[in-house]
Amino acid sequence: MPYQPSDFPPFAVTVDLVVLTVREGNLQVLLVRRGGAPYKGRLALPGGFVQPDEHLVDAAARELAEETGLHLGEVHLEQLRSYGSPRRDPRMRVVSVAHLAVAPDLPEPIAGTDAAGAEWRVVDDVLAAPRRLAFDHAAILRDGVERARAKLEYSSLATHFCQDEFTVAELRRVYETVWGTELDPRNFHRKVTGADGFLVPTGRRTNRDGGRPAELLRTGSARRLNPPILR
Amino acid sequence: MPYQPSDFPPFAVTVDLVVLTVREGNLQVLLVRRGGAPYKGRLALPGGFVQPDEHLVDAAARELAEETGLHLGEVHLEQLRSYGSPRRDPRMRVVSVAHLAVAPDLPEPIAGTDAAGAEWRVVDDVLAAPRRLAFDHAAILRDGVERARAKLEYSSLATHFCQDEFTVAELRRVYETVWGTELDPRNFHRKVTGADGFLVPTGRRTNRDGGRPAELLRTGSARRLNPPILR
DNA sequence: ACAAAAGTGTTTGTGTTACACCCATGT
DNA sequence: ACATGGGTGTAACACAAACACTTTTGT
Repeated sequence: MPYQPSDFPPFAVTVDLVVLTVREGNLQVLLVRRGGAPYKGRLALPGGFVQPDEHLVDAAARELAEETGLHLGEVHLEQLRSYGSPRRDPRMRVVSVAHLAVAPDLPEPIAGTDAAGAEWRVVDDVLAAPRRLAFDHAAILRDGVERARAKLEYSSLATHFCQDEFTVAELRRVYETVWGTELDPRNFHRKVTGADGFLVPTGRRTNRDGGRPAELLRTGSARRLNPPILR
Repeated sequence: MPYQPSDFPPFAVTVDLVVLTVREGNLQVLLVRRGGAPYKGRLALPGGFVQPDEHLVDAAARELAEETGLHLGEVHLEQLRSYGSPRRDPRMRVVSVAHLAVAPDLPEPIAGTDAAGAEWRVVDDVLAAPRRLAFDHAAILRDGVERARAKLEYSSLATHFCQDEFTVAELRRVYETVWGTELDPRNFHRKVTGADGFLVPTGRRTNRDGGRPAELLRTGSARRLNPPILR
């Protein structure tokens, strides 16, 4: 069945974003309030149409910048998966290529931007009332959170929740918050500092957490953790 | 920025399939010979347009059946990821939602079907000359193989390379072939038979591999292996 | 001196590896 | 009897969990 370039079923293609951060001791997700139909007034994941000459990930980065003021370099961004049920949008056939973004707890990332409608929400609260989200966005959010939780184990994703320089304790609180578990600070310290290429010491220290000053670290070059950090 | 249902950039949406099997001691992939431009005469992944009312996974299953005669129930099928570079197809803007399929070594799955152009190829040979594949299909194949290799560790994916009933040794040869490593038969036996819910004994035995008859097994209900089978 | 958090050492248990050994069949 | 592959037992080792203990700061 050869392609028929001039005669194919036309689809709209969008990107949707699951933007996660750790704020106030919670895993939070960035949501926007919808201004028009359908699902007017409901919360939704940020997103929008892919432009005719745009790479998918560029479209995701553009929407992220437009709706939140966050730029690549500040955030981790990866493709999550695509959602294309025939009636997921009542107006037309839309395939959405969802992306997962992970951002550090920035001072005030949203206030001064175009779409001041964006707000951080606690993930557990949102998922407890999934029908309040527009479209199939609750399912997308679930998948994004699941991906993030899984990737903490075997990748350096957790460091993208932290500022540029961070302590072992701050990194541990990321794991504890995202997983919803408590971790032994002493064993955690040994594991993450022992994982080759995961963390690089800056040589400097901070006492911002109180008590004995802790070493300040940066993300290392390792993208894959071996052995993994276990829940 | 509200949607404009009547005015959006139109995309073609396709599904492409990475269909893997273990045949003749090799990991093999199903490819079709392209009959028309572009890339006429080149090998490509099977695939085609998503129809206006079709779920993405249904489109993948339909193309799989059309081009190979394989039906759901015989194969494992899951979404891989989407590929949408602006110029990946020279004729128009296409977003392809790639899927990964895993099939057992069926007697003659292809001969009697519509598209008799489908052929099994050794994955390592294909990836050694990636330019011979049409479009960005070499990259999609690489991603599919990588996904399959990773999922053997922590899921029951390997059993889908086997017939309905199989022995521990046959399952081990799947692991060895897909990973390209040798595994200790005795430790492997203990690990897979010990993994809870992974394998269920049928009570019957077979001597088709020679030597002492081996227990015939079926896939269990566990989808997630704990602890994982390590390379 | 005391509280608080960072970081190290040690014990104990569990899982993996390597390999010796026995089992059940065909020839 | 012997070859072939199936399957079990076991010792050595690596790693993770639990937790006692020392270090370094602020108050």
